[in-house]
Amino acid sequence: MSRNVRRKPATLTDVAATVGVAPMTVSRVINGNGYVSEETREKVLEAVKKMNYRRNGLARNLKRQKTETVGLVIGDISNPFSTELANAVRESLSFRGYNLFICISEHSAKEDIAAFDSLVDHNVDGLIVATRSNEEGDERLSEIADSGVPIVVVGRDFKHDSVDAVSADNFNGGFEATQHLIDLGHKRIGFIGAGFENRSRLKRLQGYLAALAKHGLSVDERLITGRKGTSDDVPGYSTESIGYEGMKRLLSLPKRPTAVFARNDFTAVGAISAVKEAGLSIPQDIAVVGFDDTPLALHTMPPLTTVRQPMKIQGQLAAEMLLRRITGEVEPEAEEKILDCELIIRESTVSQV
Amino acid sequence: MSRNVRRKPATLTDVAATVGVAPMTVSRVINGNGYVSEETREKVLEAVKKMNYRRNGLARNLKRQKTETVGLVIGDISNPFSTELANAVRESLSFRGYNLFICISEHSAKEDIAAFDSLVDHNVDGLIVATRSNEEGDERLSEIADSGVPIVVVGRDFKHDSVDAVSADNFNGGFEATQHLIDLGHKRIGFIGAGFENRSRLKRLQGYLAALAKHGLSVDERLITGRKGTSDDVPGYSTESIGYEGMKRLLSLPKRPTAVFARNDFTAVGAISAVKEAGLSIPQDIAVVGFDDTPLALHTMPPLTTVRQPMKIQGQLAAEMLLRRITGEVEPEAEEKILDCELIIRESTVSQV
DNA sequence: TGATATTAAGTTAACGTTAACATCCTCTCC
DNA sequence: GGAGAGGATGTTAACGTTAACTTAATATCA
Repeated sequence: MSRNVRRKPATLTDVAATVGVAPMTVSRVINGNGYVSEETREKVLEAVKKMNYRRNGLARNLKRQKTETVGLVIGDISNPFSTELANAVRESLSFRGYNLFICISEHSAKEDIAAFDSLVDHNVDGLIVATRSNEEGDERLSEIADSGVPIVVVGRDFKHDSVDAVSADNFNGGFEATQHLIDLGHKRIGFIGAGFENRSRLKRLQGYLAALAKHGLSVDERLITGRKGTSDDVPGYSTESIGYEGMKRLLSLPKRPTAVFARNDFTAVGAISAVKEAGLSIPQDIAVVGFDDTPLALHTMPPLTTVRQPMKIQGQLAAEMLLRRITGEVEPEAEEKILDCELIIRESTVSQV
Repeated sequence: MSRNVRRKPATLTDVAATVGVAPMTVSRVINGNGYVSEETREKVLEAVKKMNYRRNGLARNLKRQKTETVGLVIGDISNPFSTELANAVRESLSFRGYNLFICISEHSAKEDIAAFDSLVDHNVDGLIVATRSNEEGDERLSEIADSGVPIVVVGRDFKHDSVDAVSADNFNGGFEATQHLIDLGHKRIGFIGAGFENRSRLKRLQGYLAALAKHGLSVDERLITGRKGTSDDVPGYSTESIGYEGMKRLLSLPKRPTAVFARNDFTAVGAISAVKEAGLSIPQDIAVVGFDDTPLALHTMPPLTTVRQPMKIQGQLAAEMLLRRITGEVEPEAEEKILDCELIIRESTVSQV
């Protein structure tokens, strides 16, 4: 009907002027608090409808000094890890009346910072960060924490005296995965997804090394293989190619491993492809263990033995800890929660009877 | 060091007072515009650092009347469809300096509305909506569009004279998938994932029906099966169980189909499980086609023939169309773009030679 | 040498709300 | 019938910024 000119949206004051009342009266109608006569309320609501009035959240939140919104920053969104976390966080928050804004940062410091800033700029009441850590990003995060924004980090290194942390016990998960292979009699066990030089950062690799050590198995650095030449931090699905290449390299060794522990399920999937391509069978020739128990793990051939980390609980915990800080219920020292992982044994390590 | 009391954050005015200049001068330093002497700039920056000053985005955006932020509402976040879309949108936007806030709404009208409202409350400059449509949600979306917020919908019905739409050609995709099966000689072809009664809403089902019609094959309603008793709109992964149950139902028919077209890849995966469980082989006994070409499709046994829809392009287009509306470059009639799908033939329909 | 830029500030008035307080009117109830 | 309670408004002053304008000092040039 009416020409759709992009007119300026009506404000609360406009509505008030139209109805012939004070802005405050309109505000009371909109927010449903304070005394307003039925007659006035109706007139106001009518005008609101007619004028397509929508309240301006910026002004509102500016005045109220809170947004009831939490920001979540995740890296690779296509990783089931992230999506399960996001869902759990959202659910816990919505239960308490908080909204969730999610920002994606594809594993670059620049984008991390952009995401942090844009969320903080919108005055989110708190921040949950689940990206991989990097120096510049962490620096900005520290500043934000310093400025008083409540923060919880998930599955990620970060030290700050007012920032809580939640993570899975990646060390122990890696340990158990490796132990499982050792228990099956394997002596030459490879690790795919990161080079030996990353051992200080990567808990799963540390767990692997610890399990070998505990059982008196020597560490063969040639059996630990990541992507050569570059950083090992790449988005989820693309680690599949790392797994594939890594496995090829392991298979070409003079004495190849009889089992491999892959850094995550995607890597494991890539490794499986390489094994099949070489005409070898799983688990008879090579046993494979993954990590994360993504939906993929059920559908590989054979189904993948993997380590499940409790994403849902991590999300819930993160949300709860953050809300506690936001509402100021407690003002404790930074807290760190580490949650147990669970080994899920499937046919990529043990043939079905 | 200092007790970490949650003090009120410093404002621009606080900084100005500390340095002994006007607030405007501090603003100029922060935003890097206007003239400021090197000496003053340094003093201000020093104070900014010392006081942990962060600008208040609410106030800033309120004054500037824009946020350079776009909101994206998606349903099931664990669906690769959504995540690919989100990534493409984010990339296109960040290229133009816009931020992206993502809200998840798990397929409920209440959550749709909550997501729309929370984004609009934060005065996003525009909205991209990719949830399944529902009556109440659409009503609110109309109101928001009426109030002048630029909106683009993706892969979803919605009619409004200022709302653009992008989608894949689901009808044609469904048609080609079915045609492919017909070309292979199949005459009894099932559809899994929605009941016959949903045909008016579901383009993929319409394509299936059209292909049958074109080749003179009769429609057997018993071969079209969804989840019984409930709505067919469920989150991605859980359609796996629908596929499983649906296939079981089809297999128990007196005269079972020789091929099925599943509404999406998850449904197809469930169907495959049921076929295997029945001791039948794919594609010899039953051929299976999916839809979406999710990463899963490559890893099923056998790999899944499926229809790929160009998610990345849909995301890019949506972002571009929205930005055009936001910047007011054009104020056209609502535009609708429908993008071609591509049939990807794998071994779930054609045995490898 | 005056006229005109340029640089470096400061001042004012919003942006659209709402908390806090003030005002006035109408009932109750002892 | 006067005190007190409650209902229905209005007024004022922020929330923290910045656009637009003003002022004033210094530099530049014909």
